[in-house]
Formats: sequence, C-alpha cells, structure tokens
Amino acid sequence: MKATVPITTAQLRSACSQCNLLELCLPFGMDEQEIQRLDELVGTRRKVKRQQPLYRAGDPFEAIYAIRVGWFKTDVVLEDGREQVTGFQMTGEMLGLDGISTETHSCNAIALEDSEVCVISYSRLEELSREFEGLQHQFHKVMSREIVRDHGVMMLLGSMRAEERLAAFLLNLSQRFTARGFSGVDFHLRMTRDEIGSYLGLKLETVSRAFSRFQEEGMVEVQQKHVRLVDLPQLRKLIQHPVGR
Amino acid sequence: MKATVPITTAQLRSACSQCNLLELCLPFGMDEQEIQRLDELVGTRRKVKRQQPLYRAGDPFEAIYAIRVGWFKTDVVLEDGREQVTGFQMTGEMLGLDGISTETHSCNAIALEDSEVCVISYSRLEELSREFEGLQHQFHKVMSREIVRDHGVMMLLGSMRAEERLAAFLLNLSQRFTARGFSGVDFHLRMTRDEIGSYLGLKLETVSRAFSRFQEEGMVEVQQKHVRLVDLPQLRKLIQHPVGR
DNA sequence: CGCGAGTTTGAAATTCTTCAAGATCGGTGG
DNA sequence: CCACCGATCTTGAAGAATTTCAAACTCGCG
Repeated sequence: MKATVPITTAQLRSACSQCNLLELCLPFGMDEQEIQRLDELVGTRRKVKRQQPLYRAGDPFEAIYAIRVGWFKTDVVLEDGREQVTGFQMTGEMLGLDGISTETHSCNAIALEDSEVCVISYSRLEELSREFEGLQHQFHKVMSREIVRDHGVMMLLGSMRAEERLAAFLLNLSQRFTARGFSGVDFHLRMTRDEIGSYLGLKLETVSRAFSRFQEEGMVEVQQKHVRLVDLPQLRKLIQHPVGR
Repeated sequence: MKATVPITTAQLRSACSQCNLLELCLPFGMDEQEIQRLDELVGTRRKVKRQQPLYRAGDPFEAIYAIRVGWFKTDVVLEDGREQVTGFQMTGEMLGLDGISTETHSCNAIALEDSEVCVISYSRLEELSREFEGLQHQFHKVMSREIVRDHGVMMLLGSMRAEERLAAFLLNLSQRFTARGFSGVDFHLRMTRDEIGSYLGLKLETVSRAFSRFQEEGMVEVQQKHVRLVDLPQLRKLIQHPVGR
C-alpha cells in the first residue's frame, strides 16, 4: 500500500479542461470555452480504497462520479443476501446515475482497486446543462448508453449459455480496454470469479470451468486474474454461432 | 379490428395540459403555466396496431414516446434469431430512450395490442428542458428510473430461479396496474408465454409450468391470459424466502 | 365446425449448480 | 529467504433445475 502523499486543495480540484479523459467523459462535444466553465462543475476528487464503497444503496443522492483511475463494481443485494453485480466500471466511465430517480442510491458502488473519482454535483450539472446544449446532450447520451448497455446484459443473462456469456464478457472488456488505449488482448481482471459469476448469472465454478474450456480450445490463456485473448475471431463466433442450438 | 374513424388534426394534437396521465408522465412536477407550454412539445399522437412496430432497431432516433393507451414490448434480436424481450411498457410509460445514445434505436418496440402514443420530439424536449427546470428534472428521473428498473431485471435474470422470476414479474405487473387505477389482482396479460419467457430468461414451457404450480398451490388462478392473484403475501414471500437456498 | 395460434403436460436430455477436495497465489512473519 | 496462511481458483462427481422434444389440449375466430 502506498503512503498517502499530502496534497494541496489545488491538486484536489479537478480540471476538466486539462483531463485526458475528455472524450470519454461528460465534456465530449463541448467547445473549449465551455469546458473551462465545466471546471466549476467538478468540485473535488475523491479517493476510494479497494473494497471500500463510493456509495451504498440507501445513501442520499447528491452527485454522480466520473472514474479517473481504477475499477468499481455496482451491485444490488437482496434481503436474503443474494448479490447481483449489475456492472463493472472502469476509467472514464460514469457512476451514480441510478440515484437520480428517487434521490437515493439504489445500488452499492464498491472499488475493486484503489481508485479515484471526480465528484460531479448533480444540481450543478443540471444548472450547467440548462446553459450548455452540448453538455446537456452529452449527459443524456451517457444515460441512454447506460440503458442500452443494460439491455445488452439482459440479452446475455436471458438468452445466452454459460460459455457465450463469458465470451461476451471478455469481448466487452477487450473493447473497453482498447477504447482507452490499453491492450485489448492482454489484461488483468480486477474482479474475482465470484463477481464475474454474479454479473453473468453463473456460479463461480461455472465461470472457472468456462475459462478452462476456452484455454483447452486455445482461445484464451488464463492464469488467475491475467487473461490473454489468443483467438478473438473464435470468441466472436462463439457468440454468433452458439453450439447446439 | 375496429374501423379507423377519421379524426381531425385538432384531435390528433395532444394536450398535455388536459391529459389524465399527467402525474405518470413527463409533466410531473411542472406548474400549470409550464404545462401549457408543453403542449407545443407533443406534436402529434400516433396509433400503432397490434403486432406493428412503433420503431425498429436501426431506425433513426427523433422522438421519444409516451404511451397513452395500450401495451408494447421492446426487444433485441441476435443475428441467429434469438430474441430477448427487454421490457413491457404500459399506459403512461415512456419508450424510445434507448435511441438517444447513438441517435439510432437499438431495439424494437412492438405494440402488443392496438395502442396510441404521444410523439415527443427529442430536440424540442431538449430545448424546453433547458428552459424548464421541472421538466428537465423529471426527464432525468424518467431515464434514471429506467436504469434502476433494468438493474431489477438483471437481479431477476441473474439470481432468481424460475418461480421466483414469475412471481416477481406478476407482482411488478400488479403494482403497475394498481398505480394506474386498475385492479392489481385481476388482470389480463397482453403478452404470450413465449414473450414472458423471453423476458424472464425462461422457455415458454417453464413459464407455463410455473403458472400451473402457482395455481396448484392456490396462489393464483390462471386461465390462459387472464390472471387472478389470490394470495399476494404468499407470492411476495416466494421472492424473499426462496425455497431451498 | 374446424383451423391455427397459443398453451399445457409428460418424459428424456442437458446444462448448470452443489458439494467436496485440492491446488495456487500473493502476502506475512519468523 | 522461505514456510505458511487465507483467499481465490480449479476440478470432479452427484444432484437439481431447466430445456428439449413430443403430443395433446383449449380457445377465439373465420
């Protein structure tokens, strides 16, 4: 664990105008001047240690969050303890949109590794997006994208079998890593088999077996959390032409 | 099939200010004067016959829709023909939010019975919601509610077994019928077993069997599409205390 | 009255889960 | 530096849930 380096307030304040996540984040589509105004929107950053919550179901909703560095999972927990992971979020992605509807967060957001987020005051965001068409539009797109993503997950959970689900999951990660300039064929999973299983509606053993089968078939190389996608086309085929249906 | 009655343009134009769906729809939270301005937002209504699409995946996105009367399903279809129903929408609910993100609809919206929707120009909605805080806020809530709903469906698909899924589905319908002033214990399903199955990630036979079991246990009375929920508490218990886990 | 779409039911097949036992990894302390 | 620990992961075998296949039934409608 790194020692915490004291930082000044100035450092704590984010500058959207200088952030390299610009195109992935809210400011996309705004002009330079507008983006400068955005700096007032993002009040502070916040660090969240591995396994710690950024927010919890039931917390009052005040802000949404843009991930600067790190990984999170969001999950919903039933009374009887069953957990459903509803998503994994990485650098450049948004968290907290679930809270707008009831002004209370409806899921937990937990850091999968030491992470840092930009805190975006929701009331300020609404104000500013009444002023800037570009911001408004981009924000709506971000919300809509989340809805579309969720439909994809429903497809996965409702219509695919175990190996297809895992293949789809890996391809999705691959695409997101690529979009952020990381390798899309060689990466490190931040989540456990159990968490993947929860997300995919499978038991951890089933996830593990699917990984093993992929490895046997020479599609991926897996060593615990490290994954190498050796045969992307084959993985894609797996989804489009599922065996035996 | 009813004969199409000729209607005047005046009738075709919706008047939000006079609509009895006010509290269920976008205008919620706006004052009277603001709502009058809304009338310019909703250009026209549109009738959609049973089995006909309101929009299809790939269609350019221009408007969102508020259902005045009727029922729809939204679905995503994979290349190999597998269909995943992503939702069932009834009177007072919104359709089309999926299109904002890419300016192209990402799913199909099909009428389950002869229906009628208010067509809400999206660009006008963005304009007006820059002007009216109440409208803006309500619109954001509607989108966020959709996200929360989707998380609920993921929970259902990922963590529940067949009978729990059906129970949750029936309770959800019950609650929505009640919210609209219809009976929440005695209603007519607009969708087939196959569509329910697709939504719940089950085969139609499994849905049918679950219905039969509920009937045997005296929780519901089913006759084809007609459903009577005889023992709501028992149905609720089924979700919270699933058997054998 | 019969047709067809939609539904129900049974029995066999399949997929996934459960239970159980080891294996592996990263980190910790002697 | 190495042995050990807990957490995580893998693998096998048995069991359970769901699907598949097949056949019969029901109901509204022409």
